Amino acid sequence: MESNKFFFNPSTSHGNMFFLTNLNPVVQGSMINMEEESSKRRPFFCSPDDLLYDDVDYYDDQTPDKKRRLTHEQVHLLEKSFETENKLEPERKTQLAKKLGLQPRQVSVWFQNRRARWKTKQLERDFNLLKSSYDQLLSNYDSILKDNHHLRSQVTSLAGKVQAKEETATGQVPEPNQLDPVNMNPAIKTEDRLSSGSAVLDEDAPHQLRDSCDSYFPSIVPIHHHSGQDTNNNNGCGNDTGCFADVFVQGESFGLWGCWT
DNA sequence: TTGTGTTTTATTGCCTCC
DNA sequence: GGAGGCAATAAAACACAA
Repeated sequence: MESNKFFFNPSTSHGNMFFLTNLNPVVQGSMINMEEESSKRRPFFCSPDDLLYDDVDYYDDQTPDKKRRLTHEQVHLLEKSFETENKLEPERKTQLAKKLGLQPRQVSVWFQNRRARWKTKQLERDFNLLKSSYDQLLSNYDSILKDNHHLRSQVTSLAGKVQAKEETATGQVPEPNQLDPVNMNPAIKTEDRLSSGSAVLDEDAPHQLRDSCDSYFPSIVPIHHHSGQDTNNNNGCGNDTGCFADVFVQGESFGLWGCWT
């Protein structure tokens, strides 16, 4: 960029910058002046007292063709003003500029840049929020997937037992597809297959079922206590699938709550 | 002291609104 | 069409490690 950027540029679309954007009337500094000036550099972080003491000197000694930072006092006031309203109406701009001893253009530029910084930060915050929500959903999804797998293997195992029981009862060798739990004997109702009221479930593998289910879904323990005729009993879950559904709904809801709170 | 990365101030060009 | 906002960018000022 050209060295005269602090002077009025007629080509600019914001033609309200008529003269030096910085106030200092001290005129062009030589290379020597610039070197002297660099030795006067104010540390970026210093106490407010230091600033109050040396701000004037700092500003008076700077050459006008150099970009210079606002004092902490100025920034503090601008920040306070930004807090109350992040947009700048013309009247407030003029007032602030007067109060701070800056060009109105400088004030509006500061607000512009401040809004940009705020937006960047906000995007960062939003990103982190979304990321943690995503992570939580992912972990919920994984655990549901595990549960699903576990329940499927239980169904397979229990179906095998039912099949064996039928075999011994009828003395028949089952068709090959009857061994497939998915294509089990259609004569057996779904409720009967899953019902814990079955003697097979209660006597042959009660421990296995109880243990495994307790560890995964403590909330559906009643499933093991109701009999076949309680299938529609409201004291239990109403029905077995209802119990499972509740658990899944719970799991999902938890994920969503965790997501947005 | 110097090289490098970050922050701040300022410009430019485009867009929208009145 | 002018004013003001925003995104992209330049460049000075500053921090900090080597």
